[in-house]
Amino acid sequence: MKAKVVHKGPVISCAQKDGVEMLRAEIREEDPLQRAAEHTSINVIFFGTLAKDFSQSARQGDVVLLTDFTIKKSPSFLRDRLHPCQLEMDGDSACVYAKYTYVSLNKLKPKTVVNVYGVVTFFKQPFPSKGSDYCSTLKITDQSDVKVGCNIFSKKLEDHPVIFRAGDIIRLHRFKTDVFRDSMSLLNTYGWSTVTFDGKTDSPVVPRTSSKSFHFEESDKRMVQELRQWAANQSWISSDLTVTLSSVQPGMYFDLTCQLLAKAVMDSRCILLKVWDGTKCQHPLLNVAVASDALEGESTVAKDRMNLTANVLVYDNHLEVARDLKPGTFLRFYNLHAYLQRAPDQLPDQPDHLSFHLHGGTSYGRGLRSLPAESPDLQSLKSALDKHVDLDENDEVNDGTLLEIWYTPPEAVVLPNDEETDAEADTGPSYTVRTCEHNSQRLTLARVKRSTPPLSCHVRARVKRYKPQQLYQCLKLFCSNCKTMIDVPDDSAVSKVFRESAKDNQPCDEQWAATSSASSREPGRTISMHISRDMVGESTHMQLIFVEGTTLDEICVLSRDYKNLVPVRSVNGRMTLLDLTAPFLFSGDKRYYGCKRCSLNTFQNPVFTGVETWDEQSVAEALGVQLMQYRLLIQFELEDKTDTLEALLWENAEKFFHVSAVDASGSQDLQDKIQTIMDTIQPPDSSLEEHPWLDLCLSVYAVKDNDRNQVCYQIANTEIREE
DNA sequence: GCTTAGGATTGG
Repeated sequence: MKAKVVHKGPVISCAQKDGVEMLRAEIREEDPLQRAAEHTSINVIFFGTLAKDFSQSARQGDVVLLTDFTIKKSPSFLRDRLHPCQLEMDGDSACVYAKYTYVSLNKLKPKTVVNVYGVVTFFKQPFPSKGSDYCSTLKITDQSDVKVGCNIFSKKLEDHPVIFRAGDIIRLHRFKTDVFRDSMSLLNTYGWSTVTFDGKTDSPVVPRTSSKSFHFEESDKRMVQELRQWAANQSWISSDLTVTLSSVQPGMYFDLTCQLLAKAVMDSRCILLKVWDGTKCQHPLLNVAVASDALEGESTVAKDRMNLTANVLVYDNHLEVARDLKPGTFLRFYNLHAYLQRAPDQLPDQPDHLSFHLHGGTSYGRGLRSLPAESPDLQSLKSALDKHVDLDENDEVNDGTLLEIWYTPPEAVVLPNDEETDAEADTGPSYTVRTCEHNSQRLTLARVKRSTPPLSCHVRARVKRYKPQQLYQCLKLFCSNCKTMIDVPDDSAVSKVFRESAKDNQPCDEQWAATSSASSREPGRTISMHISRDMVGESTHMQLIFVEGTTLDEICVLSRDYKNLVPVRSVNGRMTLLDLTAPFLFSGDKRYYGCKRCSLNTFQNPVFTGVETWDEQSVAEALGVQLMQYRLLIQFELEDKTDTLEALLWENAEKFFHVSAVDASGSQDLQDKIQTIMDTIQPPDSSLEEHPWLDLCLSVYAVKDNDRNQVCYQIANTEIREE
């Protein structure tokens, strides 16, 4: 039997049936043709759990289907004149179905209770009303193309419809119609419920509701699919383009689907949400500095550096939702406002940064909500995030990795194409001058840190500190073959090698050499000098002399008078180079070292012909020694108003100081010059404000270190300004 | 079993 519920009584206890619960309802024939007939209403008695269920779920006005009832004589017929019979719903097989009929939105009559289906064209997340409840405001439409406003009031947030975006489909049960401003509107009324569905035609029809019980059957699925199909051909829904961080433009109000990385309470009216969607913003993103102990969630430093982190300031009424979000949650902002903002510490000629504000109020549906991780809307977001799995925050620079950079010379610097920007020339005084020809953008250090290598850029910064503080340690020996870098051995180590070699030394006797010997002051130690017989009579005569049995001091004295001195020792009468801890060549003020790893030591049969002028390179070649180069290496801790940054002075060091490393190795004057420059850049016992500004060209590049990319900064194309 | 809101940008 199909009929409308016209009356529903309370659940009472039946004394005649051992106190079992029962409920009386009156139902009436729905068919209009039957209405004129007699006895179109009849009583139904529900027993047991059926009574309770009916009481809870059925409402006056509902259409219900009853099956497997028993027809009994009505004991109240004489009194109510309703029907001589009544229907009794009892036992396992009796069943009652609610029969929902859905009204097209253009057929709504005022002041009626209806069920409708619609596509959501506008919605606001629930907000506190001025009364006692939260209010959801939405607008829906259907195939009739009529738009109907709808308000839903409920104290419980979880009872409100779960709408993720315009285009979602919603089913409303038991909503009361009324006229407002010449249009029909809907308001939830007793026993109301809502169910929503994703609006995409190809996604599965999965009802979203928090209702304890709701009816959902094949006919519902059909309704949803028909509405989806219709909506797909409507321009207002198909124009719904998704905005990502990579496509957002200044001034936009837009919806952002993203993942929460970290959050911090700024004040009583503002929460900062650090989010990302895996896409890189075209504009530099504003970073909002927060003390790390005030931040809940992971550090975003690596993502900041790659311009992946959006800092969203969430205000006022949205705090209630934002407060409860946990880092890692997927969420969507509605009507998020992006605009360019000047960072408080930003230099004048820098581009403005993109900031994000979820302003107070609910205009235009402004708000935010978390999205379930399995939401079909998250598929593209998740695949974008997956592309950054290597972005482990453990990559953050720490002291250990800094040390490694310090002792491991970086690989060749990759200079990218110049950024086509038109930065203004610097006006303030700088102790340095850039010599590069490119016109790269000038960036703050904070911005440099967020950039993605490789990159060439300009910065203006002061040197806060530098390493090594003992400047003589900045002079290094570098093997261009195996990239080994070592400190220049100190005199005590070198002099020890000489003493060991001179001990119990018998002059060596080589066929290729002419030798002269003399006794030293110490008994038993003979000093010998050898010249290649090949060279005798040539112009190179006396250019290259092999010295045996001297101390370090003695060979230094000798080197005042002879151009190239190679210290040697005798092993079983054969001439051999000293341990390569010692220089293999003394040349005037300079000492040259060989690489222990790469030197072949072909000294056994040296060839000394065909050389016009002997220098360290030709000597090294003749002896089978891999010559090590002198290099300068200093690490600057740069600072500007935005950040600090450790930058190496390495490839460009000699140009920077206008000093050659090898010359400095033998010249106190040049070493003093470097010291003077450093004392100007970073005056001893001075505050940072007293340090001069430096205009610097910076190379940002990645170095593979234990299979991990380490970002390095090197000062390039920059020189000291010498008056 | 009343009332709430009834779309329409903050101004940080």
